[in-house]
Amino acid sequence: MNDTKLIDIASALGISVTTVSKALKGYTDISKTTRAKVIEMADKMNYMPNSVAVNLRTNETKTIGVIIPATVHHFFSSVLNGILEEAEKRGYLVIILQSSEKYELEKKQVALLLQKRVDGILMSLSNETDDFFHINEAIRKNTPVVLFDKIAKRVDCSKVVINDMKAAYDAVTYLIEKGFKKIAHFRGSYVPQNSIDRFLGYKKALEDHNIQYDPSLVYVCDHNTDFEDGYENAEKLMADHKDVDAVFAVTDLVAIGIIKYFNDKKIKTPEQVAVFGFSNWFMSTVISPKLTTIDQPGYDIGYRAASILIDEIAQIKEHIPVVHQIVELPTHIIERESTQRGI
Amino acid sequence: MNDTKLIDIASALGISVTTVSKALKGYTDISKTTRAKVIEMADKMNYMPNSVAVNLRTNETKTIGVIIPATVHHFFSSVLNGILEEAEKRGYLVIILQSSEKYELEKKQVALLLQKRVDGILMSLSNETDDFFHINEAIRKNTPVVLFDKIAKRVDCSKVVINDMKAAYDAVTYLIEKGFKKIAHFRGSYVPQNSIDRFLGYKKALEDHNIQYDPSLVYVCDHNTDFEDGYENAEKLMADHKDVDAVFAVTDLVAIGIIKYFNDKKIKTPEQVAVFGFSNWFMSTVISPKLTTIDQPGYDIGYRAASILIDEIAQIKEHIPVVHQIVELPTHIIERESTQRGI
DNA sequence: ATTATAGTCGAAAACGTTTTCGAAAACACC
DNA sequence: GGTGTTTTCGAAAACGTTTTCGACTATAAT
Repeated sequence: MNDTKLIDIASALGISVTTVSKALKGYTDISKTTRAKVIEMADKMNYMPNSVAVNLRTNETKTIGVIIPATVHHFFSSVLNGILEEAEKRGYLVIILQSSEKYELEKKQVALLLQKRVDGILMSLSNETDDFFHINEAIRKNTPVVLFDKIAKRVDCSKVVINDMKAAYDAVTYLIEKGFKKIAHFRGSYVPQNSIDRFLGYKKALEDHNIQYDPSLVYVCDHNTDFEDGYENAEKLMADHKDVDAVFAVTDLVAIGIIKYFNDKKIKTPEQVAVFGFSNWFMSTVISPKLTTIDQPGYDIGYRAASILIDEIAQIKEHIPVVHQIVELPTHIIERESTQRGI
Repeated sequence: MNDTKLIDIASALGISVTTVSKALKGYTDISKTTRAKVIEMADKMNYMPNSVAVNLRTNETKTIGVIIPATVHHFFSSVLNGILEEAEKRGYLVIILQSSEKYELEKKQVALLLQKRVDGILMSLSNETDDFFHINEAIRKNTPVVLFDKIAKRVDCSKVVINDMKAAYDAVTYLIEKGFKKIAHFRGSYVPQNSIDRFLGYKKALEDHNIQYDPSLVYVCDHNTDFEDGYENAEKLMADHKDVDAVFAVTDLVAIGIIKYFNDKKIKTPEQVAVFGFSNWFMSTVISPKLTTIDQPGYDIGYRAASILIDEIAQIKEHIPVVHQIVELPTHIIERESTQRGI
């Protein structure tokens, strides 16, 4: 209530607010003695600048906005963690919004953040998003945007991603080199680019190693809330192709569903069928056998994206022309039990 | 850049900013015709109010701050989810900060949020926090605070919690009634009240059912990053007490460590030793056998806390005296395989 | 015609800062 | 004592709104 402001310090000291402000901000045209007095009084009165007033005057809020499709998701939690740490380090606050995979909500939220005058926006696109007017609008207003994970290639801004296609390619190549011949793929839905890219990586790896691509070995797992999807499709797979010897899953979650089915039906993993996941979620070490998977560096993605965004904010402020970066973070294979060939 | 503001609309229409502002806010002393013209022009010029200016003038930011010890944690993700949804519904933005279990950071972050003039603060205390000056300072400044999960009883504000002691009591009682006789407890560290309360619930359940409490059956798991802790202590437990027939773990994570050890050593769960977890994390259905546990309603905690906070913000604004609530959310037992007695 | 009333509008102050610019005082130099 | 320089300070404008209060016009009532 009784918040002390500049004028309180000023009148307590019998000087002007201008002088108080300058003293606190270290202007050199204030004598050492008055500066000392001001600082002491500010301290005594427990002065804290009103950020809202500062923001209005300086036209910056030291705040960035983050829009993600979901928070309860191990990947996005780690991204968030990376963002929060980098923002803290650089003196920025972060406002979080979740679009829940809805385009309309995402659009509204971008507008909200612009009204709030955030200094920049970090976002991972919803699955529904297929026009980018709202993003371009932010950029046009000089509010830099950095896209991560689920990005749009056509938007002219910085991006932080992994190479889903290459990661999938590496995974399938690993399986092939391990000697697996008939490799199925449990893909994600047709919408997000990630699942398309992982599928393409799968296909290309087969072709590059002279294995005929067989569409009937590809199953779609498109409701990604639990592992039932993987479980049910594993059942179909074993009915269709008794001789399959490996599965590359679009996600650890579906991989776990597969393993659960195999465990229930006493189908030996990896002896009869190997399983390869994607993302390295925490639970991939909980399941038995432990899951071989691709490490998806959520924390790094978050902190790199935040770092680039804050850099761009600074550049815009200094009127330095900003050049957008496309950062592709490396992934690597985490080899565990689910793909280890006996002996 | 070329953000349109009230004065742009005003001069385009040859009227005053006052009239424009009033027209947009639905004041009744503006004629229908000019209101229509203003709205049309505002729309045409894509007007969006500058929140910072509005905030300064109205002295409210429609923003709440959240301080949690960690984000990458299934429980806090769900809490966050609840907070975000309720805040969205009520028209509030959310600033997230993580204290990383550090008292000094937590203190700094409260100060930051107060500077930012958030309308209220939601927080779960760090393990280090044992003085509450920073929280009381916020309350004194008329910024309501709602504590959740890790709370301080001595602070005079609303709180949203589960009854850890009762939940633990129920869990152990369930085990006793199932016929288990020698029940060990893997407790958390001595610091957070939650782990103390769960321990007390364990102890009281034993005593109320005439089972002698044996301190040597209690093991401390205090580095909660992975399940190694549970694994290692399970080894000790089986060396010390070959005839133990059940374990109540402070957390699903340590419960999973225990089960992993039992699986490795071919100790049958639940036939030889039953395992009971706490929190109902996602992975508790991934492990085999599936884990019996206590449902900790993270989403509900988050949305209730946010709801109460926003109510209090409104009450303070209307000068209605606010009466603090202590909400205790019910928990219940999720019975799965790890405690099912044979047949 | 006068007064009362309702309907419209705008000037100006306010929110709490930051920053420009000029002024006053103090000092130096000849 | 005049001129130039440095040091120290403060008045005032600005950021973009909201809201109070008074003013003006047009209509209604007497």
